[in-house]
Amino acid sequence: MKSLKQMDRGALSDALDHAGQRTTPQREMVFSVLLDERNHPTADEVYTRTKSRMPTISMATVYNCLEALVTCGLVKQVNIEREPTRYCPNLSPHAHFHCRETGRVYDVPVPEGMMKDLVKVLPGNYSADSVELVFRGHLEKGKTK
Amino acid sequence: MKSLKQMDRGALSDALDHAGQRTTPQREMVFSVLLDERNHPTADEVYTRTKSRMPTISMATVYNCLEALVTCGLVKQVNIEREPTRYCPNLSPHAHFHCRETGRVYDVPVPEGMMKDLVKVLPGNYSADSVELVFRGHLEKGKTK
DNA sequence: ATTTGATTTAGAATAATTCTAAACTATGTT
DNA sequence: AACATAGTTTAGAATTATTCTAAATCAAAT
Repeated sequence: MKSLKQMDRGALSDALDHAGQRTTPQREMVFSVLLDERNHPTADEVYTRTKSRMPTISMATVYNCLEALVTCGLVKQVNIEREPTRYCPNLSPHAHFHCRETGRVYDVPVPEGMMKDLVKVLPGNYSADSVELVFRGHLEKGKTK
Repeated sequence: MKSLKQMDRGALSDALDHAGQRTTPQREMVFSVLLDERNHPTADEVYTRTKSRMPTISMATVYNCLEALVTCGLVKQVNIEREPTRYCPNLSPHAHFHCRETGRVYDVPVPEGMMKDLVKVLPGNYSADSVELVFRGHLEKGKTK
C-alpha cells in the first residue's frame, strides 16, 4: 500500500494536532511505512523503506517523524536488549517475543486485562503507567509466524 | 564491605570455573562492587566504584569482568529503554520498576511461579527461556524505597 | 624455566542517536 | 497579497555506550 488510508490519515492528523504538531508529507509517509509492514522496523529500516518512496527524506527527519508519532501516541518504541530501537504501531496491549535465532520481534496478544493485572504485584507506593513484558527464546520448527 | 564474603568468593570461582574462566582479582573486585551496593549500576558506575578500591583497573576490564560475570550466570543485565545497561546480582525471579522521575530502577519481588506462569500466554510454537517484566512510573510520596 | 593461553590495559573504532544551524514551509495577521 | 512567526526538514557534526585491537602482563602446565 503506497499511501495512508483515509481512516489512518484522519487518526494521524487528529493525533498530531492534539499534540500541537503539524501534519506533514514526511510524517504521513513514515506513518504509512509503519502501518504497511508491521515487523518492528528500526529507524534505519524505516529510513530505507521511506526513502524508496520519498527519496529526498533524510535520516534526521525519519528520527524526527518517529519521535513525533511516539509523542502523539500513535506509535510505540520497542526496546530489546540495547538493540536499536524498533517502532510498533500496534497500540492494543500486547507482549513481545524476541527470537534469539532470527533476531525478529513478534507481537504476542495477551488476555484482556492481563497487563493491568500485572500491576498488582507492585507495592502500594509504586504507581506504574506502563507495563512491558518481553519473552526471549526461539520458535519451534514449523510455523515461521 | 571491602571484600567478598567467603560464600560469595566460592560461588564466584565455582561459576567462573564452570564456564572455563579464571578467577582474577579484577573479577572478584567487580563482583564485590555489585554485591555491595545493589542499585543497578551502569558499567560506568561500576567502573568508578571499582576504581576507588583498585585504582589501576581500566574501563575495558570492567566491561570484560561484567561480561564474564554475566556469562557465568552470576549477574544479569538489565536494560531499560536504551539507557546504558545496568547490572544486577539478584538472581531470583523478579520484575523491575523504573522511576521516570529519578531514573532509578528497583527490583520488584513477584509471587512464586508468576514469571513461569506468564509464559503460558505464548502460542505453542514459541519457546521462551527468559521473561522480562518492567514497569515504568513514579513512586508515591512517602517511602523512598 | 618455558611455553601456552587467558587476562588486562589504553586507546582507537563503531554505531545508534541526538544536536546544530541553516534552509524551507506553512500559517496567521495586517 | 506581503510579511512575520513558528514549526519542520535537512546535512553533517557531535555524542555516548560499547566493542575492538594489539601489546603487555599474568598464571597455569608442561
